[in-house]
Amino acid sequence: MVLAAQKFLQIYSVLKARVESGEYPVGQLLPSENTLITEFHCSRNTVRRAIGELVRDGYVQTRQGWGVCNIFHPIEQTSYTMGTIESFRETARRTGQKSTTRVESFTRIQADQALAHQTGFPVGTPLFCLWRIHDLNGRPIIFNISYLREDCMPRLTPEIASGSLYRYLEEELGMVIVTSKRTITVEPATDLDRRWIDLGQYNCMAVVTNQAYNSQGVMFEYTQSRHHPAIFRFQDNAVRRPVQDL
Amino acid sequence: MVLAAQKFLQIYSVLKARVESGEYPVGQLLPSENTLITEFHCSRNTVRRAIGELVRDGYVQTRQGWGVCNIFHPIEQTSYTMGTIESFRETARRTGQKSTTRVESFTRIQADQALAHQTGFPVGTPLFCLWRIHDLNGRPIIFNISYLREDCMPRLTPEIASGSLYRYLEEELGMVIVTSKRTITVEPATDLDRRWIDLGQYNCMAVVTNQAYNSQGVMFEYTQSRHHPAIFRFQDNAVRRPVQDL
DNA sequence: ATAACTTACTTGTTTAAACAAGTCAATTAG
DNA sequence: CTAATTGACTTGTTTAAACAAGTAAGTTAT
Repeated sequence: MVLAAQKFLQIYSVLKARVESGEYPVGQLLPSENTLITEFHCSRNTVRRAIGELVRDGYVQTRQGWGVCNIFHPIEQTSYTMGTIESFRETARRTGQKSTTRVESFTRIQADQALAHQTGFPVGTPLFCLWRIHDLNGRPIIFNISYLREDCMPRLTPEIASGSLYRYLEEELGMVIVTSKRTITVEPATDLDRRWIDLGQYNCMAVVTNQAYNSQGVMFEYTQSRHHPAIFRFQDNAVRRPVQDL
Repeated sequence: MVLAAQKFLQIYSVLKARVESGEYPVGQLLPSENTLITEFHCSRNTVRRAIGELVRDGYVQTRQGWGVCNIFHPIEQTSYTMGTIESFRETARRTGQKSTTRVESFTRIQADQALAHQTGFPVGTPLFCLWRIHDLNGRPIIFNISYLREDCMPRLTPEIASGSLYRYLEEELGMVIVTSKRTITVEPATDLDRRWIDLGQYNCMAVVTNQAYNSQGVMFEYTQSRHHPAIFRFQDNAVRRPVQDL
C-alpha cells in the first residue's frame, strides 16, 4: 500500500495554514492534543509530531501543563531569503522574482592539497569546477563557485549546469540530497567578484559555503555562494530544547 | 520521581561522543537500531529519537533499508561561531576565548511607530534600550543594540546588563527562553559602529537580528548584534524533508 | 481571609507492537 | 549464465497505553 502523504505531514500542513491565516489568534492557545486527536482521527503521537514541526518552525510554543501557544509573526518577503535547503531557482520562484543562471566557466580538475583542505574532498578526487552567475530581475547578485564530484554526475555538461543543477541531480540521476552543512561568513570582495557583480559602495560579500551530502553519505558538492550584501538575508529559528522524534 | 536526564538525551550524548571521537568510522554504518536497543536497554522509539537528534546535527544520515551512516566532519574552531541559542559569553567560554562586556548606554523608552514596526513590539510598550560592546581577547568586535520589555524584567540595571543578561533572566527571574528567531544580513557600517569597532578595510557589518520569546510566548527581547565581519561565522545544518503543501 | 489540598485538565517521556517499505545477498527458475 | 524470487535484514510510520509532571481553578481546613 502506498501512502499518499504521511499523516503527520498532512496534519502539520493544515495546522500551519491555520496559524498563517490567523485562524488561531496569535498569543493564544491552539486546541489541546485531545481535541486535535478527535478532529484528525489519529493517535496522540501523530498530533505531537505535527506540533513538533511547528515548534521547529517557530510558529508555536509548547508549555507543559498549559498548552500550545501561537507565536506566529509574519515576516517581510522583501528580499532574497533562505533558511532551508533550497536552490536559487526555488527561492526565486517562491518569492515571485525572475531569475536566470549563466555559466562563466566549466573545467575539470583534481583536488590538490589546498583544495582538499578547503572543501573536504579527498586529495586527487576528480571534480568539476563550475562558475555561475545568478541574476535576479536582470541584475547579477550571486557569484557561485562549485566543486562537484565527477563520479556522482559523470555526464554533467555546461548546458545542464546552466539549468537547475538540483533538478538534474534529483530527477535525472535519481540522487537524493539529504543533508547540507552551511557556513555563513562575510569576506572582502575580490576582483573576481567585482568582474561580474556591481557592488556599489560595498567592499564585502556575504558568503554561504555549502557542503551537500547524498543519501549514501557521500559529499558530492562543495559550493561557495558569494552574495551581493544588499540582497542577502538568512532567516533561522532556534529552539532551546529538542522536541519530538525524528 | 525526578529523572536525572531524559533517556534519549543520555543515549544521544553517548552516540555523539562516539561519533566525535571516531569510535564509529566516518562513512560507515553505526550499529543497527536493534543492536543499540540491547546495548542501552531501552525501546526502539528512544533509540530512534536519539538518532534523530544526531541527524539534525548533521552527524549521521539514515537510509531506509540500509542503516545509519556516519557523515561527521570536524570543523575548524578558528573564529567566533554560532548556530544554537547561545549567549556571547557561552560561546566565548566554549571556544576558550576571553570575553568582556561593557554597557555604553542604558535608557528607558517607549516603542514609537517606527520602532514598533522594526522590532515587532506593540506601540507604546515600555522598553529598556541597551547598547553594549563585546570584547573578544581585548578587542571590541560586537556592537549590541537591545530592546527589552520592561514588564518582563522591571529591576534591570546597567550593572546587571554588563554581566550575563541571559543568566540573570534564567537564574534570577526564572524565565525560560524557548525560541528565538534570527535574521542574518550584511549592512553598511554606521558612524556608531565605527565609534567603537575598528573595522580596518571593511565598510560592512554582519548583523544578527534576534527576537527571543519566553515560555509564555511573549517576545521579551529584540537585539541587533552588529559583528565585525572578520570574526563572524554562522554554522548551520539543514535536513531536507519532503514537505508537501496542501 | 488565607494557606493547603484536591481535582481536572494540560504537555512530556517511555515502552510495546504492528505493519510498510527499502536494501542486499542467497537461492531458484529459465 | 542470467534473471526473477525469496528471505533476512534494515529504517519509516502509526497506534495504543501507561505514567510523570506542570498549571490553574475550585474546595477544604485552619
